[in-house]
Amino acid sequence: MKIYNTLTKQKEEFVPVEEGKVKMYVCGPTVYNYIHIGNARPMIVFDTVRRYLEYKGYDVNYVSNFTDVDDKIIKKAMEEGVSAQEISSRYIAECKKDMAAMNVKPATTHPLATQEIDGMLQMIEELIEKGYAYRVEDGTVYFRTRKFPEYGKLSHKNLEDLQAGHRDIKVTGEQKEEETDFVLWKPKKEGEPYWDSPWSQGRSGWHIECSVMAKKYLGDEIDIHAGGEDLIFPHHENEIAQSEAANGKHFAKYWMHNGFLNIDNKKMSKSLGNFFTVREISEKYDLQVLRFFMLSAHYRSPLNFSAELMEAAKSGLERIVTAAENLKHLMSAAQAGRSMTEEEAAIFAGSDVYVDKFEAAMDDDFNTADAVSAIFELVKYINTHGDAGKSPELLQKFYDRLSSLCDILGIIVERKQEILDDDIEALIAERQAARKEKNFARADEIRAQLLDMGIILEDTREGVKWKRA
RNA sequence: GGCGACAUAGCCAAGUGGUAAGGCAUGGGUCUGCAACACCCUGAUCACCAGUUCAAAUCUGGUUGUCGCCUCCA
Repeated sequence: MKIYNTLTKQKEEFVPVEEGKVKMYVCGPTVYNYIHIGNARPMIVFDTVRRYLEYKGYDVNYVSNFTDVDDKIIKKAMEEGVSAQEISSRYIAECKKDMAAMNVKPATTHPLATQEIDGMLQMIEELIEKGYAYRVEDGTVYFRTRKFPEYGKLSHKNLEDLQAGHRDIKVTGEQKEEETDFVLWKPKKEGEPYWDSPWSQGRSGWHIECSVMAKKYLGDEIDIHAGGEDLIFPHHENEIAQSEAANGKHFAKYWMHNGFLNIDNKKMSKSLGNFFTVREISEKYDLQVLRFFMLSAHYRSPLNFSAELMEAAKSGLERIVTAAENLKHLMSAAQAGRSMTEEEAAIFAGSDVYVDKFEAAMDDDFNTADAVSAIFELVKYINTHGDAGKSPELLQKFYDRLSSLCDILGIIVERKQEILDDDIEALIAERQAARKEKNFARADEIRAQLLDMGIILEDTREGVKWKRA
């Protein structure tokens, strides 16, 4: 299995630090509002990475934080006249709902920044002792980037370039030694939440929290560290500097970054009015569609979001779900108990090639687009070979195969079974009776009526199927 | 200004040396009372130019275009 490593800019064979185990850290959202669909991409992508690693037999320890104290949270709290904690806990709960609807598994641990202040104080102290950090007069503590020679190794920049870039945007009043030095601890402003520390009453910088949480829950050396590509610099670069300076070990073996999600070919932003929350999308689509859409491209490529593309994704997903549903339908009508014939065993073996293709695609840096195409090929194979004359055993095996591949991608193939209202069942029965009498006008009338109620009927040789629109 | 990415059919998207996967949409057909589902058929020489090679979408150089990071935004 190969993973593209941002650190080395190439695909590398995946070898975990500890055999059979994977320690994985994914930077989570700052919770000041409902998550947007841009937040959703890393959640979906790295959840899929996790699922595939688990499929391969690894024991995955997956840690993803919530940043629950930050300027934006504080601002929102002041606007509403409530505490920052109330804001963050509210949106953490909402975020978890969205994650569940996207079929993103809960992390092994979801640490909160505000619960890890002690660890941060400790790491900052250690960095100061080792000369990697310094306090200035106002109580701010900065990381001394010049002291860490490898600074820039992840983003492939050097200090000179960075300083050149910084020159135009110099902020007055800062007392840093270098433009590139970044905040580890900052003093509170009036009305802000704060914690006591040896340097000032205040709160931690953003970068230090991830270093501390990764260390606490996964250890000094982890396998995979992941997040959006915008986090490469400065966030992840700074994490490396902090962790490696403090721990004296390589922080993460593999750095994975997902590409950005754009809206109608433009960067998503509130000012452009092209900003979507996951919650808004869920009003129009099952979030399975959003998940399927995101997996249709390679995770490192930029991905464009639009209504047309969501419609196309919906149709494509429908094709897969329909195939699974047809199998279920055939099984219920098939002669029970009969096992596979030799011929059927050969037919089933003919679908092995799609599993191989799927795994080869996923082994190659989680190429979900290719993996999805393998699923579509399997669907076509099943649609061609899984017909009414086949044994329940073969149909079941087809179903299990399709279902398990989809499950790796987090796609649920089983349509939610809802109980039909008595009225609806009665209408379907009446329509069947009308059809028997060749009263097609009445039959079509009932079908139209059901459609108005959101029920789509399909007549098959094995009886009537229905689904919700 | 510094660093970097990308450019494949109407749309989305794999493929990184040996004559272009898959999906959506379109058109034609089979099946079905009709519809839906499904199946069959239907489409690109890979931005442009030059070069390396027996052979390039795939390597090198250039041109054009789009985008990202350098601003605690995933």
